[in-house]
Amino acid sequence: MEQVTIKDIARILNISASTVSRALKGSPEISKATIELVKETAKRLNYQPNKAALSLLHIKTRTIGVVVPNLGYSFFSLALQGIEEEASQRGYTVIASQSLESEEKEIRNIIDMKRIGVDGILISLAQYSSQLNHLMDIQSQMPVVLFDRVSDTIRSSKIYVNNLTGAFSAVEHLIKIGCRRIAYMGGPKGLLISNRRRDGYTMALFRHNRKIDESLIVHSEFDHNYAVKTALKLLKRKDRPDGIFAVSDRVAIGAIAAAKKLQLRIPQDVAIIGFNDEPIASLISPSLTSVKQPAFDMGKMAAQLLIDEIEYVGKYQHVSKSYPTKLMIRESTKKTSIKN
Amino acid sequence: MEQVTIKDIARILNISASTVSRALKGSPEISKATIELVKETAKRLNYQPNKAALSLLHIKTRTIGVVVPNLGYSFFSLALQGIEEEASQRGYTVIASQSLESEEKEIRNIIDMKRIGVDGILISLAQYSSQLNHLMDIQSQMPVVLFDRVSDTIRSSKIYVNNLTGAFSAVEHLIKIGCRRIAYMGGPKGLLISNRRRDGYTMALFRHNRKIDESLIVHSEFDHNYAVKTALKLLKRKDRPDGIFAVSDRVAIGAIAAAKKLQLRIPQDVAIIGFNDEPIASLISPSLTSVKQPAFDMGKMAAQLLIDEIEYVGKYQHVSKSYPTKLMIRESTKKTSIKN
DNA sequence: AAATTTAGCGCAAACGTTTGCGCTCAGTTA
DNA sequence: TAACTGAGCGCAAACGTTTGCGCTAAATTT
Repeated sequence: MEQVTIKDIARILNISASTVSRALKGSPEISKATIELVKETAKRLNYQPNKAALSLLHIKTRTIGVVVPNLGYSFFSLALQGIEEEASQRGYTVIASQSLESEEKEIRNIIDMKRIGVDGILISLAQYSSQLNHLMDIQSQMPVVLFDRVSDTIRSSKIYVNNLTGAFSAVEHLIKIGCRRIAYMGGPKGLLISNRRRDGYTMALFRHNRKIDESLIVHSEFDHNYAVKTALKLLKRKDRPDGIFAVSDRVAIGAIAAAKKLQLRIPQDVAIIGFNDEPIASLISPSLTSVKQPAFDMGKMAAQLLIDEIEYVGKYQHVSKSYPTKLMIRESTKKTSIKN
Repeated sequence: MEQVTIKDIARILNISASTVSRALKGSPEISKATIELVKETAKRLNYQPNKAALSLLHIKTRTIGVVVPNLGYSFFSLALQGIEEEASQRGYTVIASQSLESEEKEIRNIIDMKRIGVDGILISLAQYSSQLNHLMDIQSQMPVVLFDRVSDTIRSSKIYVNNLTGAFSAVEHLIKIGCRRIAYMGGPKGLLISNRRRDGYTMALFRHNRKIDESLIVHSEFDHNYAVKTALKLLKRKDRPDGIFAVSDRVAIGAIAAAKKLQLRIPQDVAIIGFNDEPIASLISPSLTSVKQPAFDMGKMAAQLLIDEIEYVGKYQHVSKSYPTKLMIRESTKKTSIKN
């Protein structure tokens, strides 16, 4: 029931607590015999060092905190697995929390992590995180690494996906399969990744000498019904698009539902591409072409950078690393007339 | 950079640390004026109590640990949100971790939580957790509540869904819409929830005077391709089933894919029901009828029980609570001839 | 005015661990 | 034999906080 302490071991063996402490670490100052004895007794009593006491001494807890918008999104769930792999290999414990896209909860989570005593924090920002004071604040106390949902105003190591080229290749793919009017269904205005992907969209059209039709750039929420409604509006127009690049798979799936409702054939009448390559993308019908992000690798690398920074002595040099995306081509863009 | 401590405040105000401590709690022993002054200064300096120090004094950390198989499963993700709501309302912090179905990782997670200093643990067991010594062990040190993936050999409060009646109602629904040969696609052999659902399946057939055809009870893995293969085998038989009840939505979606491949119409040729009501269920086409579990409520209640037990003085009486499921009827079982 | 109360605060110990320093005693050297 | 060395261990302080007890001075009672 009660914790076994170093003092207990000391009392039993009739030696001092300091000797026990040193013996457990195999200090050369202690005789082999004592070391043996202490270690044996410790194991027998199932001694576990008290992390609170260690923490009081400013000793690292070998724990890192992770804050993401939603652990249910497969991207974050996968990234977390990457983080855990790296952390585990280097002897660190990971604790995760989700902000559910709320800045307030994000702040609370960070404070909690700090009080629990993590050595550093890995964070992907909530959708509407604007005041980044809490981040600056925590940064003065421990290393922080941003990933995926990063921010330009924060100086730290960053891991993110190359949204621009990812979007570019998606739109280019639509062009190659013969789409002539391509729409972009973005996320909420102001969301960084959404804007970056819009830039990629614009750039692809520009590079292929298409002119930009602003009316084909629309904003949606991530909510399914909202996405369906937005897509319906788009597809009901007389000059409806024959290709849609959506900011996320959820939105793309909304577009698919809208197209079906209007009896449009996918991809013959309208081709659709999503982003994230959620597992659902390959399961729905038609299966959804999507831009895949190396979530696991990104998580692993983010954890690597964070732990490096934690363990680094002296001035650490921040690192920014962007990852390439991969276009997963599926039925929603496979026009049979095109051999691809 | 450095933590602001009570001593800092004491030094600045030229009073003792004990006075600061008491003032912060609004103790009646301290004058109003001093209390004001201290609280003001604390706020100004952004004082945060050091959790490690509190922890050393055997004071509760107001933190609870959650261990689930996979945070990416929508059930656990939702349950976590319920847990967080309850915890937040009662002033608790939640830290989550996933076992990824590995007993070893589950044990590691529990040890980590203990050392971080949680007041109690909420756990849903990994798929193949067999040796439950680690659970008994931790139970001697702090309250533990099991949820969803519970175990009979552990004595603790438990929250779970009524798998048997959930399966029963699903199969009964298939019978009502006119299915004559109903198959059960289970999960890996030995998985408790899978077996419970099989019992519900059997019971429904029995109750409606159908005889049990053992060859219609098959086992699958949760992996999509595996599920498709298993379903194909089932549906290619000359006496193929006209109804399938699957242990999970993932497996059910595999069955849908298989049916489509064989050009079978859903639900006319074969009706399909899944379990869990993942978000994907309503998004695919045909949308999938599924047994919904009240994940959020279950999480909330589990947290409630755990916190009750943490805060209870004296002997706590364990509580077991099972939740009813709800059948979400969608296209995959909507035969047009049946008005339901 | 003397005695008693009480409001308001400080002292010090305790929680579990680490670590610099000092101590003891055996063995070695001169 | 006396002085020295070093192996092996203990003492005590420190980390931040709480809390029982004690202290001082002012306010109240006789």
